[in-house]
Amino acid sequence: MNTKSTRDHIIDAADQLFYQQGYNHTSFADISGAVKISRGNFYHHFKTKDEILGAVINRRITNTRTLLNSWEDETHSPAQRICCFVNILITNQTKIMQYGCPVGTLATELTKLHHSAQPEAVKLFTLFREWLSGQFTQLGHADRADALAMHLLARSQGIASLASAFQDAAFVKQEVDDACAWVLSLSQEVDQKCS
Amino acid sequence: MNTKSTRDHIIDAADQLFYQQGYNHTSFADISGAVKISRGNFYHHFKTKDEILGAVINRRITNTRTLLNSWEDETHSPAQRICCFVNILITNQTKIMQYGCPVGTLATELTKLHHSAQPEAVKLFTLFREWLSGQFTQLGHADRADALAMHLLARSQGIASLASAFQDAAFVKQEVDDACAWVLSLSQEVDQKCS
DNA sequence: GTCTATAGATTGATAGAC
DNA sequence: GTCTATCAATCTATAGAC
Repeated sequence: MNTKSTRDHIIDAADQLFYQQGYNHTSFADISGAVKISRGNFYHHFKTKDEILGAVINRRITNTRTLLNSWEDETHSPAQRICCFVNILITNQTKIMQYGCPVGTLATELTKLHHSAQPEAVKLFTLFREWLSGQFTQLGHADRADALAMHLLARSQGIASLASAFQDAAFVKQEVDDACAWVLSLSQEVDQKCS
Repeated sequence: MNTKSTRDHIIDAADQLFYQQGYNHTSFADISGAVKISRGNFYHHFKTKDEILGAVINRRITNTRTLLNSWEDETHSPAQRICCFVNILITNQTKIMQYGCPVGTLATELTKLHHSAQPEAVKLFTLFREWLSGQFTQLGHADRADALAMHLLARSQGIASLASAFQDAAFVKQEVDDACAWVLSLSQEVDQKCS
């Protein structure tokens, strides 16, 4: 299946560059340079920069759905699944220390630019939010599942933010362990009530 | 004292615009337009955009030092002082929901741009980090004061990030209360050991 | 110190040949 | 589908008159 279309290559390159350099700072020349096509050809596939952004966000939404489903398939307990989420910070540590969280940094940038695609970018957050909320419900905290989801989402955002500012891998490890322990404590809380 | 120099006015305007629009997206025309001076006059005061950025960061560092000192003067217990820090999220809620945290968003942007002033921007984080670390030491947690400082810094960053993404004031209130309760629990932990 | 005028590069975007 | 050539706007930055 090495038949990726030029359009797909453009989205690939734009996805990476938007993450690494930011949306605003990435020019058509940057993207067409990375794909090794002319700027003219570029406009055959995407009329405006916003159009590429939309395609990139849609791709990220699809990829996120796939990721969440894979966690659903590979693990058995909700606590394990939530820890899968927290562990993205370890899995993607190198990139996160260089460029921050791809979801958070894009949303922040689009908010500042008053960009019309901001709500679309926030959908990526919502995907994680609703999924986490579902896991916390399964964990036995249906009454405050959404608040717990937002709390964990905020913690992971904070860890990513400081990780990229201070370039501190030990801090990430510490905070991830801390967050997983917190998830476990929420799980045991329910066990105690049942016993 | 209404004798603010043009230079000061430029730094004022740049400070606000860098926060609201981001550094990269703010042009000389934006700044000179806000100060109502010509672009030519502008260059009399600052030769390059990086020079303005340096001045803005220096001003923010000075302002942060003043803020931290005021907390030191106005409150009596370290737990109270730490809660002063957490409460910035309430005090500046409107702006944070619009533009995020001024410290975090600038550091993130400069990191992505590989900008030479990134370490200077991170100094703003370090100021809070060291101050918080000192407060946690006074609270009786000298052994892990820096880790606690980083933890709280990360939490506030995460809250600011999600606040601007979701525009959710109730979430900010909830998380701030949560964080203050956490600080209080750390304070009582020590009281119990002493009694 | 403030202004106008302008250079030189880069930007997003278009037209049209192959 | 891919290319070259080009436009109009905007950007950082400079020169020089007042």
